[in-house]
Amino acid sequence: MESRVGISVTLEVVCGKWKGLILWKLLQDESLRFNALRRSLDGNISSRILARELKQLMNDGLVERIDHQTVPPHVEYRLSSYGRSTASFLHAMNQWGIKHQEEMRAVQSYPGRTGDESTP
Amino acid sequence: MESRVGISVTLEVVCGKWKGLILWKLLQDESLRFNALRRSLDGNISSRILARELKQLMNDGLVERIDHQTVPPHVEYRLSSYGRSTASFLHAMNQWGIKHQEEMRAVQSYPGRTGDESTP
DNA sequence: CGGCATCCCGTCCGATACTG
DNA sequence: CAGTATCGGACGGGATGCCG
Repeated sequence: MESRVGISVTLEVVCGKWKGLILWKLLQDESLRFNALRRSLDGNISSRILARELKQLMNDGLVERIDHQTVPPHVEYRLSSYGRSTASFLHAMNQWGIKHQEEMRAVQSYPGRTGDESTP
Repeated sequence: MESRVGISVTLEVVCGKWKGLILWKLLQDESLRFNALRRSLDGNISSRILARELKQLMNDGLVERIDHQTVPPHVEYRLSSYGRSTASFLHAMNQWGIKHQEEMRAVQSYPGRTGDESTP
């Protein structure tokens, strides 16, 4: 029954351009409103995309939505206690990503690896 | 300049349905031939996709290709020493993925969360 | 403020067939 | 055995506009 590899499951949850980043921000900031989260994300995520990603994360039980039922609306998003467990691999991914950037820069400085991206 | 979050970089490398799995297999098996790797992957990855993923992983310096220059062809793929460093987060992702499966099963047994997947 | 509706495009992914 | 060529569908992601 262990045919399903954990990696695949995790990738289904955090894959894509934004989900990992959203979880990362919520790990740091504890609680964020929709547009605050939106602006805190690197460049420019459209509200449509952010809403969709948040829905999926909620569906996976990682993110909780607190609607204060006020006018104008005040909605907060935060990680569930279970969502916080993603820190276990997100930290590792972050560390590795930072190192990878440096590695790639170094490699490109010494063009002795494959030098192939110019071969169509 | 630290606007670039490590998570994003890592996701660019590992994201998608197969890349994480491929790295995972190569972490376990040390060296695999094309079709052996292909068959070892969960279900059914087409050779076209596998070839593309391997190219991208090679381009990122994670996978090395050893062509034995024989007829019939004998090509092996293995992780570079740098590629092995992905173990740092792949293990964490695997652990979490396995637990997540159980968690999701438990949640679905107690339909008190959102109970909306039946709404088309 | 916090979304949803629409349109649109590029990429991902799969099946099949074919080559050296 | 180790791929490439071609086709096509599905999905992710972005731009814009509107609504409660």
